[in-house]
Amino acid sequence: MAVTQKQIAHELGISHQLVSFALNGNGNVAPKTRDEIVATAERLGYRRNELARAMVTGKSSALGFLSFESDQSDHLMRVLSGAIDAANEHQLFIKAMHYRELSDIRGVLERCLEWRVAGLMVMNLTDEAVETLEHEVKQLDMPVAFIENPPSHPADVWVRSDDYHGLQQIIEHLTALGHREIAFFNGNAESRLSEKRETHFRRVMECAGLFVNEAWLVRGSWGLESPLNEEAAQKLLAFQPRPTAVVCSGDPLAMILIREAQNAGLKLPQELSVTGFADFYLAGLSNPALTTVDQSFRVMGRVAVEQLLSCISATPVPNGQRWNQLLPTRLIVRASTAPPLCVPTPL
Amino acid sequence: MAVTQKQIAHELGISHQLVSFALNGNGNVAPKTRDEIVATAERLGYRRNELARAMVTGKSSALGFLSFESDQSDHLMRVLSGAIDAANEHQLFIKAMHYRELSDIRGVLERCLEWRVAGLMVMNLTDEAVETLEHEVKQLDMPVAFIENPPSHPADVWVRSDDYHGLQQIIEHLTALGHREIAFFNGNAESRLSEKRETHFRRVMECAGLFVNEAWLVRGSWGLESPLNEEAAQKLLAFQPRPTAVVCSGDPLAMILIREAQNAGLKLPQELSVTGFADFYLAGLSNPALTTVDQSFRVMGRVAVEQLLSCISATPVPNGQRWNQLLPTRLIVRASTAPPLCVPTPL
DNA sequence: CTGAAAGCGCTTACAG
DNA sequence: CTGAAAGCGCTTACAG
Repeated sequence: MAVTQKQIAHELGISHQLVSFALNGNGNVAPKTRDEIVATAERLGYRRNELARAMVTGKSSALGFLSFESDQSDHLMRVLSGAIDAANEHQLFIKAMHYRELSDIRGVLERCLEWRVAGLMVMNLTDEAVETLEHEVKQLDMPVAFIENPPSHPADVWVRSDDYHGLQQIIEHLTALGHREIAFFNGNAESRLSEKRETHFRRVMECAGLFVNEAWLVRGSWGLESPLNEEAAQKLLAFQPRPTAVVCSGDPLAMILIREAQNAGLKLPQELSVTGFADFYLAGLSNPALTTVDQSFRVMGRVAVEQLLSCISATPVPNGQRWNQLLPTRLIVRASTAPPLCVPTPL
Repeated sequence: MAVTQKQIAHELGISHQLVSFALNGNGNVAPKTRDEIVATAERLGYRRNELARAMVTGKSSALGFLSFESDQSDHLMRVLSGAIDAANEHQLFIKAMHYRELSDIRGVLERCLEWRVAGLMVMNLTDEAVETLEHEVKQLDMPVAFIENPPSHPADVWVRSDDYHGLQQIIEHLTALGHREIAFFNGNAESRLSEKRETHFRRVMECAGLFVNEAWLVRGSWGLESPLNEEAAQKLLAFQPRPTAVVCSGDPLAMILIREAQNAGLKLPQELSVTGFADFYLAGLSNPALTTVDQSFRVMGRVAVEQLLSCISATPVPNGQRWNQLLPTRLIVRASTAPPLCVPTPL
C-alpha cells in the first residue's frame, strides 16, 4: 500500500539497497544518484517505515511514561511535555500509559517489553505501586526513571525537585516578613512524600532557629475526595494561639486552607499567610493569589529522558550522580503572604 | 539478546512456525504441544516482539495524540486518559506529541506516517494550527479526530461536548435563582471557540426570554499571561447598573472575575453570581467554590479513539453520525451562584 | 560508487 | 496436527 524503497529502486532501475543508503545518508552514493533517489522518493510520497527500521536495527524507539490515573494531572502533563521534547531530539517517541490498580502494573511492564521500549519513566505512583514496580522490574532488563516518587532502593534514575531548598525559601520569605508562629499542613498521613516534606520542614525550621510546635503539624489528604482536608484546616484554624502563617505541602491544600480561613472570618493575607507547593496552573488565580514554589516540572521530564538514555548508552557516570538528580525549586511570591498583624517582639 | 520464537522452537526441537501458532492461538496445535510451548516460552522469559509483529501484519498499532503545548493542561490529561483506556482495549498504544509553532505540525505528521499510526487525535490546537493540519493532512491517508477543536471542514471525526446544553443548564440555574441581568465573559476576541460560545449564549438567552446587553459581552483571553482578563473583568464590574450574574466561558476566567470582584469589595456570591466552564481540577477549590459545567473530557478521549477505529475498519456509518459526536455536559452547582440581592420584579 | 546476499523476528498460506 | 517456504520493509556487511 505505502510506497517502499523497492518501488523507488524499481522506478529508477537500481537496487533497493542503494535507495536505503541514499535516504539514510550512509555509505558512498554518487551525488547525482542520491539526488535522483531523494527526488523520486519525494515524488512518490515515500515515508520510511520506522517499524521495519526499528526491528532490523534492534534499537528501541520508544520511552514509556507511566503515571497513576488521577485528576491531579496538572504537573503530569508538564513533565510529559518536557519528556516529549527531549525524546524528540533523540528520535524517540513517548508511549503514554497509566494504571488504576496495582494489578495493572504487571501488564504495563509486559507491554513495554513487547514494544521493546528503551526505558520507562514513572511518576505520581502510589507508594505501593512503587514497590510493586520495583519488584516486578528487578529481573527485567529495562531502565526505570523515578520522577518525584522516591524509590525505596537506589534506582537507575531518580529525578526530583529540591524540595528542601523550596521549603527553605518559603521559611526565609516568611521569617523576613516577620513570621515566627508557622504551622505545616501536610498530605496523607502514611505517604512517603508527606514524610519527606515533614522532615524537611522540621529541619528548615530548626535551621532558622524557629520552634516547631508538634500540634501544628497537621495532615490532610493528597486526594480531594475526602473531607479530611477541610477538617484538618479547621483544626489548624481553631488553635489558640493561632499560627500567623501556614506552610502547605501542596497547592490544593493551600487553596482549601484559604477558603476555610476566609469562611471562618479571617482577612487574608493579613491575619494568616498561606503558602503552597507545586505552582499548579490555577493556583495563581486564587484570592489571594497563592505564594508557592515552582518545581521545574517541565525540566524533570527532560532530565528523566536524558538520564534514561545515558543509562542505555552505558556511558560510565560517576556513582550516584545519575540516579539522584536534584532540580532547582523557585519561590513565587504572590499575594497570599504578608507580614503578620502583630509582629512578635524580636528575641 | 531477547528470547525469540526460534529459540523456543530449537529448545523443543520443533519448527518456529509452530511456536508462532501456539502462542497466538491460531491454527491447530495439539494441546499437549501447545502447553509445552507456552511453558517453555514462559520459562525462557519470552516476550513477543510487537515491532516485528506489527511490521509483518501491516496493522498499525499506535494512535497519535497531538495538542498544543500549553500550561492549561488539566483537561488534556483527562482526555488522554480516556484515550489510553480505549486504546488499551484494542491493543493499541498512544503516542503522545505536542507542537509549539505552526511549523512543527508538518514534522508531527511526518513522524505519524513513518510510524504508521492508525490515526491521529488532535486537541487544544490554535485555530491556525487546525487549518494547517487540515491542509497538510488532506493528501495523506490518515484519519484525524478533532477533539473540541471545531474543524473548518467536515472531518473524519469530531468529538466535543454539548456546550449549548451546558450553557442552557447554566442559564436555567441562574434564572431559577432569580437572575435576569446576566453578562458573558468570553475568551480571545478572534477565536473560533469564543465565537461558538457567544453564539450559544445569545441563543440560550433569547430562548429564556432574556435581554442580551451587547455591552455586557466582554472578551478577555484564553491565555493567562496578558492582563487582558483583569482589564475585562474590571470593565464588567464597573458597569452601572451591574449585572447580577456573569457567565464565564472558562474556569480560569471565572476565577479571575471572582478575584477582581472581591478586590472591588463585592460580597460573593450574594452581590455577584459567577459560573465557569470546564470543571478544572482546582476550580472547585476557589472561594466561593465555582459553579461550573463538566465537559466529559475523559469520555471525549474514549469516544475519539473508538470513532477513529471505526473509520479505519471502514464500517459503514450513517452519514454525519461519526464525525459529529456530541457528548453530554453536566452542571455542577457549587457556591459561586446564589439569588441576586434584589430580585427584579417578575414580568 | 554500485549490486547481490543475508538477516532482523515474526506471520501466513501451502503442503504433507 | 506439523513442517518448510515465502515474505513483511528495511539495514548491514561483503564483494566487485
